[in-house]
Amino acid sequence: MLEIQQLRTDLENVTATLAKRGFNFPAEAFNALEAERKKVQTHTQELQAKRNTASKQIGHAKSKGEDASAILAEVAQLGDELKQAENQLEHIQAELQKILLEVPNLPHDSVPTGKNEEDNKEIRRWGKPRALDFEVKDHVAIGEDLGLLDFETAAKLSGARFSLMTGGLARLHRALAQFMLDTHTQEHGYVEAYVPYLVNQDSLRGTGQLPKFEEDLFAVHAGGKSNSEDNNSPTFHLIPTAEVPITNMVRDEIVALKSLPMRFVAHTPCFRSEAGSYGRDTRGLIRQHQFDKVELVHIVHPEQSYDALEELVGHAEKILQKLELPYRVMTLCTGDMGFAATKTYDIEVWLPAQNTYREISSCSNCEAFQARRMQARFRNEKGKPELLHTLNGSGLAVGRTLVAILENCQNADGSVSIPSVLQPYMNGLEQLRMA
RNA sequence: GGAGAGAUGGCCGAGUGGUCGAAGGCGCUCCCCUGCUAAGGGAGUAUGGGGUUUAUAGCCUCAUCGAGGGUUCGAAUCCCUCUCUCUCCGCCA
Repeated sequence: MLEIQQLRTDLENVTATLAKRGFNFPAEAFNALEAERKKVQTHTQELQAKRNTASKQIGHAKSKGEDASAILAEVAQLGDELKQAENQLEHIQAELQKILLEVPNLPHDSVPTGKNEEDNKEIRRWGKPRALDFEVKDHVAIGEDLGLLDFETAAKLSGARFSLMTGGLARLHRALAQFMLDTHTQEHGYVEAYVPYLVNQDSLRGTGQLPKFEEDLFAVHAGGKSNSEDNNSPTFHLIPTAEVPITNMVRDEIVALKSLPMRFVAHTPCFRSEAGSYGRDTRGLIRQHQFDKVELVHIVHPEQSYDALEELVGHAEKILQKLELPYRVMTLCTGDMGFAATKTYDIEVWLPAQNTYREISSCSNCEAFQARRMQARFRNEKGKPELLHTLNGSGLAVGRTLVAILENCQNADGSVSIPSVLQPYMNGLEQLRMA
């Protein structure tokens, strides 16, 4: 959420900046509502002040045993007018809030202006794609030929965009998550968190998934009843990323200055409906309704958030370096950034079968955008509450990392070499091979 | 699932219709005193919004005592619904 003051005082700039990311801010509607709000709010508060002083006089008079009927009669007339004004004000503020909640964050100055992913800017590459002198298989073929990856059975169990892994592949998947968690906790100073996978709507509003992106989520109701059947059962949503529960840890909190920066890492499944991506990445593990991710979250002093972003990307990159997987780092352009971000780096890993780099991590600074929605603050140097800055990034998407390993480490005979850093997690196993 | 008790400011805790945004204590900040330490004295110390303003200063004002509704001129206090916490029993991983 943007600061409403900024919209009031600097609307032209804000509108122009939002246009860079393809967002059309309804400036006229906003201005009209704002004018109305100011009028109605002032009026409401005047009436409230009048009522308050009169009520105090009544109390005062009664405590002295005096007659208060004159004031009483006078203030009784206020009731209807006040109620009407209050209702009107509430309505206007709800309208304003509705607009505000759907406005994306303002891109940082350093972000290249552009329309879509073609305008993203590569800032560095690491590693060289291995030259493979045999016919390269994609991860689906590799996994299925090994007899360890089974989409057909997954479809029977659940449907499209689910996967079933068994044996060494399932273990490799687990090994990856463990390895990432260990690296981030032991080498990068993160605090490990185990978090709920079902969250309430306040949490999703806090990080920005709601109200705008509800169709991307899976909703869950206790007892299987939807809200229309049973108004009393609260709606939960499956987390689309651990960013939601972790970041919301500080929702409605004022944390101490000395507790900053906070850094958390969590390994969770993530659930996404993938509405609107029909036909994209339908093959394989790239785009699933359920996937595992190791997520990194920083909660920091506003002055430190851009340094923190660089560190965060570095931590994610470190995983790929240890796995010896070639990648490149991209700065997303204004048109390709997510809703809450001011600046985002994507890490793209090399996938030989697709002969291209594919996103495996996305690291964003949200500045105070989420903190404002969450009322997540810290007590600053002057002792005053101030909004925190929040950052999040994948470190990394486990399923996609598995894809990268299968494809980059495949051998001519159909086996897959296990990266040496993972072997200790695999009981020393060096290769996945056909049984 | 059954029975009961709760939810108040950074923390503890008083407050059952009227100058209560909230006593008291602890903590914290500033000042004074004390040649160290300990102790003592004084002042201050919630958050969000709006108006005014060059101003995140000041001033005025509104809201907020778990959340949402209601009664009332007036609600932390009364009524209703919900959420959460705790205790006991049952069940369960």
